[in-house]
Amino acid sequence: MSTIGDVAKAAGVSVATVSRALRGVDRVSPRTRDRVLAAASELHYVASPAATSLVSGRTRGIGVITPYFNRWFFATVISGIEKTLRDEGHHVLLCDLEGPTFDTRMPITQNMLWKRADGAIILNVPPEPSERALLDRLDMPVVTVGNRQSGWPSVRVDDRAAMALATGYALELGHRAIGYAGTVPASVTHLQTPFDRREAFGEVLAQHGITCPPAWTLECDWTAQGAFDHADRLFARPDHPTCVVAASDEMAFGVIAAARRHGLDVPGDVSVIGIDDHVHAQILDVTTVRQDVEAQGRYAGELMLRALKGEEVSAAHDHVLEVELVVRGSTAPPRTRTSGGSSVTRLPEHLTTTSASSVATAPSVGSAGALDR
Amino acid sequence: MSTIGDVAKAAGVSVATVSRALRGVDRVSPRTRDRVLAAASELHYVASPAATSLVSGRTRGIGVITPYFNRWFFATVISGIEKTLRDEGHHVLLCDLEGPTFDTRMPITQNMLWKRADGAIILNVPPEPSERALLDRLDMPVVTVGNRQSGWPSVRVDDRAAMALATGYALELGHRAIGYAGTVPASVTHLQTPFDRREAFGEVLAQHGITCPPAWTLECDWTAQGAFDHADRLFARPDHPTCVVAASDEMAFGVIAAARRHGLDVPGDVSVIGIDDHVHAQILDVTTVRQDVEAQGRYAGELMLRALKGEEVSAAHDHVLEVELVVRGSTAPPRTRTSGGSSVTRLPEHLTTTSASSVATAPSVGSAGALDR
DNA sequence: CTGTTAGCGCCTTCAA
DNA sequence: TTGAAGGCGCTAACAG
Repeated sequence: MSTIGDVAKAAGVSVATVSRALRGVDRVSPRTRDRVLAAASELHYVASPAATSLVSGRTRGIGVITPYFNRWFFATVISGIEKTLRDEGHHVLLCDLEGPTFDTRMPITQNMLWKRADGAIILNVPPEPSERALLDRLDMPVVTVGNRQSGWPSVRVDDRAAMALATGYALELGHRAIGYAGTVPASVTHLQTPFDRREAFGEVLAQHGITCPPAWTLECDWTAQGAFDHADRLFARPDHPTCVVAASDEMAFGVIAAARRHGLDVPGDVSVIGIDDHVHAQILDVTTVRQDVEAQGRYAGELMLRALKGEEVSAAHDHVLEVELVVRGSTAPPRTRTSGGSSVTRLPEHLTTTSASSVATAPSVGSAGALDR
Repeated sequence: MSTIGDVAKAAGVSVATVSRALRGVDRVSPRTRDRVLAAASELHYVASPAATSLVSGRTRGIGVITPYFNRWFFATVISGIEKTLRDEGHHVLLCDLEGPTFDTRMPITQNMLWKRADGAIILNVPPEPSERALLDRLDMPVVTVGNRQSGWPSVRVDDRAAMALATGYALELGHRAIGYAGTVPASVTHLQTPFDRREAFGEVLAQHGITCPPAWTLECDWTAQGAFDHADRLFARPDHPTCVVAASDEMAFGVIAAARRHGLDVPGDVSVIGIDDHVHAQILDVTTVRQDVEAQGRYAGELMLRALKGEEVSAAHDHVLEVELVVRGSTAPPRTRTSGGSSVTRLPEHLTTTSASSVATAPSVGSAGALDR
């Protein structure tokens, strides 16, 4: 492949002129510029990024640091980032932090960013102190998506508000026996969203004098399969909630599948609500709290581009996208009366002591709706 | 950030010695080596990839060219690639070809590969002639995933065999009125899989003297939502198949959802079978043909690594992974008799003229099982 | 074993 | 408007 020298020779000018003509900066006479352009395209010339980067100090690459990219949310954010950056001639360097298990992650390392990226976009993972120090030392623009990190601009939804919306809707429907899917093992300290959502869930319930017992709280890996496995055990119990709030749609899918596998009707016997508006949530008819995931990626890309152009993108910048409740067929009010009257689920103890007596006395039926699969 | 010169100064040696010590090549006295290592880590030194690349000609980056990043199959392949490359210190350069619509794609451009990548892995998209010429001109190792391209080694499953397995199973169950989801608009010429699968489907049917009428052939964008929309129209017809073979699990999800939305029981009234073993196929209880998607990515990554090491990875190399039928709850034999006898679907004309009379006389019921949602 | 030096391909002064 | 030359950070001969 040809170098700038080849083009210079072919066009009969110096390399400096080629450089100037090709980048369109400085003044170059139209005639020589055309000659250069012709020679360059003739030779399929493209400037070596390595050489350009060596002298300019910029790489036109943006490191995108993600805990997983094999999952819908992250792949969608990254897709939004990539399209935005591509339009400006930048590209994405994938930095997948995924470790051997859900509980572990790889550290952000210097050699995946140093002189290789002009900036970094961090998805949903609060950096550890050493990583924080590294990023500061690297002195490149950083944008976070999904979490607010002090010192950096961010793009996100309000996880607590989203969960409050979901939980609020469950209460509004009249549910008082509410389970939760989406806590994570204590070892997972690198993800903020699971904590925020769980906390908001607990708070909203508490405001109504309700608590969700541990047996109804499903700890899982935030996959549909993981949620299914845990929900499977939940629905095998003699008592189960009339509604399960899942911290993500994918987990909601798993919970719904488990309920049906146990002969429960959704939403007749159990309502399920998720968060995200996953690409499959509509056809699976899952009530959810919608967030525009790709837009978060696009917006993060734009912020990065602006920072790269030298524009001041303040750390105070905190773009919080709206979320919206989308009611679909996976939720309904709890049954106020059992159809047969025989198989009334025993009310869990914690519910009998709350103030929400008006509805808490209407537990679900454990075995109706067995036809629905 | 520090350069090799800073380290040399700090260790009291020349830059050449630093370079040698750090890379562990050539002979360096243990004592000076330790001094260099200490100085380097003290200064957080990491060699500039640009400078290294400029002189060595290698970037340690591999371009991964994909028609979509945002879909399960591709994200999973890429995940496998990335993990494999990362272990050897290489990284992935994302080249997402996705254009504004399903029908269009961006071309593979020279400036996303030239001097930026040491090799390219192409996912499921046969390059156009000009792209082919570019890749040849770039003279870098290329591995294809999902399709066989002459001149390059490949990793894939046999799409035709996979579809034959799915279709064969439908026939084995006794279905003769079989629909298909997964043809693509004529403008989509850059994806091979849709064609291979459709062709194999038609051939297997033909071997049994059956054809699938156009009205039962759903052309869509290979998303669950797209399949849902088309299947929605299919199930609104007075006649509909007793089984739908979908060219991907995601489309199968959409078909199943549409069937249920029309009050049809799956598999009672309609069987649905997919291909892929998508991460949600198990909980959604979808019969499918399993392929190990991440393994294809891993294997492609290994091939690339071997080629990069100078090993001869012949273009004749064609690694075809096994596929496997996974029978789940979305399929069953067709009903041989209507329960009520009232709402018999009119037999589509093409079926009355085939030789498959023994089963073709047992069409599905259009309105039973309305309880299943 | 270690230091010196010449590029890798490009951009950027500084002169002309 | 154009050319010559220095240098970005590093590696690879070649000396010593």
